[in-house]
Parts: sequence; structure tokens; C-alpha cells
Amino acid sequence: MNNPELRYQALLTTLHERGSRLTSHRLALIRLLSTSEGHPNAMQLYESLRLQFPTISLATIYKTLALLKDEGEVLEIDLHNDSHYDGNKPYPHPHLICTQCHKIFDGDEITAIQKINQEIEDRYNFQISRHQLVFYGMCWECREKTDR
Amino acid sequence: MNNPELRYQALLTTLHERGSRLTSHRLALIRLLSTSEGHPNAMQLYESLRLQFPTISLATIYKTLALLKDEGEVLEIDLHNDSHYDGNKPYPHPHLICTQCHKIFDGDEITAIQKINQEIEDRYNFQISRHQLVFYGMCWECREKTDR
DNA sequence: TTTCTTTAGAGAATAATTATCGAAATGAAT
DNA sequence: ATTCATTTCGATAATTATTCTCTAAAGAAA
Repeated sequence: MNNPELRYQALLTTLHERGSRLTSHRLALIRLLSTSEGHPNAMQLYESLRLQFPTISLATIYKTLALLKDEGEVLEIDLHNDSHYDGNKPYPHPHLICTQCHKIFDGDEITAIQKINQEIEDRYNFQISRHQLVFYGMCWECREKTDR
Repeated sequence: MNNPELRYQALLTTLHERGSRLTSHRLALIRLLSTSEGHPNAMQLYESLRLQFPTISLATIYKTLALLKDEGEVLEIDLHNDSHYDGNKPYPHPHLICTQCHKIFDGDEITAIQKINQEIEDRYNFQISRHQLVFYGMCWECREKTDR
């Protein structure tokens, strides 16, 4: 139950406290990040913002995303030469990607991750700091469509 | 307990049965893939092969890797704009990447993955076909060095 | 207001990867 | 065995996501 307005305020505050300038381009970007449900990539954000701000540049998108990422307010999902971004759940969590409809789903309710983390620490004596977990397959919607 | 010679023969056979030409460049590449313990990227393979074959091109590396990947004999590990390749364990398995020494470790003995898979199928009704799981952190060697 | 310092952002540059296309190799037909 | 037709190899050129650079603007200090 993510509240877009709260999220917007959080991102705003983070940039403000950091001493970063809150330009109209940046405000529009964090507005977009906090309200969009999906997991857009830089180009999608760019295309969307360009409607309202024809002079905005892709570099601005990337730079602001990097800023927010450094502050831990945005999660980068590193796919094959195509990073997508999550401004609503910035903590590392699994993603499910449908190979049929190409939607990206959050798998942030999976509890068995604890077990994996534990096993990795125990078996390999490896201290995990973060992870990137992507599962490819078919989502329930596409399964229904295909099955019948 | 991977036998490099067996692995080499397997890759060789795959390419042969596929009707692909077995040029000296390709033979050298699959030799390298089957004998190297690590997880090289295209540039590393290129630099290594160039010592013996000064005229080999990066595109040849990429093309042959794509071929082997299609045949399921090589696993691509997609890191941030830098794919690495595993010619010894071509099935999807977790990787542990040390943020200190940047080594890539295989986490192919982790049993809790079954639980995650099960949970994803149950909770999200999502049918997994493959995954890419990367855990970042500190390996046991670097932990020892750092701790004392 | 004027000067000084820092940051934003547009365009240029970079680097990993992929597409193109001439050349070489393979197999068929004579 | 030799020529022809077809495939595919692989070097160079092109592409594309991302990052760097440098000018201009914003804010701070005087």
C-alpha cells in the first residue's frame, strides 16, 4: 500500500536535505517516479517527461536517478543493457519478469529469501550486502491466456 | 568436479552436431571456456586468445558465445554492462560476487532455491523458466583479510 | 548589486554489443 | 578433380545505453 504522495515527499526531502537543486525537471522526474506503478527505464522516463518538458535531456534523467540511487531512494534493476528503476521500493527485492508480456512484477513478499541468505552465509562464509534476483517465466495472466 | 577435457569434448560435439564450422579460432575459444575456472567476459577471452591468434576479432568471440548460449552450453551472467560467461556450468545458478576482490563464485550448491521457486509459483502463480541470481558482499578470503 | 563557487543539464564521447558484407569454406554436380 | 552454388565465418562499421565534459545558471558572500 504505497502512497504516491508520501513517496513524492520522501524523494523531495531527500534531495532537499542533500542540498541538491530542485529544478522543474527534477521535480517532474521524482513526481513520475513516485506515482508510476511500473518499473520504467531511463528512455521511458525521458519520453514521458519530454511531453511536458521538450528541452529535457536524457543525461539529466540519468544524473538524477544516480543521485537518488546513491541516497538509497531508487533501486536500479540491471537487465540486459537496459536498466529499469523502482522509486517506490528502493530496497533490494526479487523481480519476476514475464517473458510473454514483458511486465516486471515485484516479488517483495517472498519469505524464503531469508533461508537463501542464511545458507549462503553458512555454506560459503559469504557476507551478503545486497542482491539482485530476477526470475523469468510466465505470469499468471499470460498463463491463463495461453492455457485455454 | 568438472573435467575440462570432457567439457571441451561436449562443446566440440555440440558445435559439430549443429553443423557449425570448427575453425581454429573457435576451437581455441571453446578450449579456453572449458579449461578456465573463472567467469571471463568477452574482452578477457579476446585478450587471452589474441596472444596466440593476433587476427581474431571480438565479434567472433561474441558470435561463438551466442551460438553456444543458444545451444545451452554456455551461461551468460549479465552484470552491469559487462556480461561474463560460464562454460562449465551452463545451467542457471546463483553467483556470489565479492565487492572487495571482484571475484565471482558459483553458488550452485544452495538448496534453498527450491523453496524460493516453490513460493513464487504458489504465491504469484508464476511459472519460472530460468533465473539470474546475484548476491553481492564479501567473500571469506576478504573477510579474513579485513577482520584482523 | 557584484563577485565567487557550485551544480545542472545539453551535447559530445565512450564502450559493450550487434549488424553488415566481402571472403572463405563446404558440398553438389558434372 | 573441378566448377558452381550456398552457407557461414569474421573483420569492420554501426548502434545504443550510459557517462563525461563544459557552459551557463543558481545561490552564497560581501
